[in-house]
Amino acid sequence: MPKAMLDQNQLRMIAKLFSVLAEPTRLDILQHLKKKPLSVNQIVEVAGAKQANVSKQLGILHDAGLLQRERLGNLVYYKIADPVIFDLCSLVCSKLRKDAEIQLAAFAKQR
Amino acid sequence: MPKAMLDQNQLRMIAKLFSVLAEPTRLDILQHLKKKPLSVNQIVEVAGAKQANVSKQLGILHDAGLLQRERLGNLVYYKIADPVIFDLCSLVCSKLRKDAEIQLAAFAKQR
DNA sequence: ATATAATATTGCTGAATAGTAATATTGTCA
DNA sequence: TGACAATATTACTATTCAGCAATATTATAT
Repeated sequence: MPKAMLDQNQLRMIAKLFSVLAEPTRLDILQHLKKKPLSVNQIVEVAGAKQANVSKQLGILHDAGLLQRERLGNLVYYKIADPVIFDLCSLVCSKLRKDAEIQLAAFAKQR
Repeated sequence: MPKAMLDQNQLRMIAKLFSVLAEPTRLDILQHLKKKPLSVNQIVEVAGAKQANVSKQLGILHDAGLLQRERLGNLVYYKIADPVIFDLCSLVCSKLRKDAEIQLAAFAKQR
């Protein structure tokens, strides 16, 4: 655990990683890949986005090191490279859920 | 723990939260607020950014529910509203550190 | 009241980027 | 070889937004 402050370079890297996770389409792709690897076409079908866009976002996720690519004949399969992203999303999800509960409780009390 | 898929709305909310964390200046502000609450001017001094920009970024962090605001006389103090963001940053940091170690090991072996 | 300090807001510019249509690339099969 | 399917790339548009200078607001103090 680092107690020291992060420098500008480290902050930029962290921000970059967060920014890759800051797009609904990419998050959707990630959650579909959580179960098992999928080909581009399969992702296009489940993610409800155009092929060009899916390919582009897969490239971004791959460049960020979040996805692994494997070519099998005519198909290209993508899979999660580092499951830590699910921990990240879990944290965010529980935070949002907790916030929503607080909102709800406040609203209920007020009536 | 939710096993169900997240819908478009939930994905948008998660992406929004990540996007707030996807800027080096905001991350820098957060890490400075980790120790104790600070006034805007104090943040301007430590964060090395213009006053207008700091104020703007503080507003964004506050609107996202990550910071609490308290006015004390002439000064406005900001403090962390939900420490979960540090868990998030810790996760990202250890991932990046791990990746860097792997890179280093690969490079060392290659020589 | 008026001056001054702290903070917020406004209007702007430049850079980044999601999504798209069209096209290019890569691999398979006949 | 040529046709076809899967994937990637290109060129473009529209949107978003960080950072800035200037100005507005809010509170203190004299």
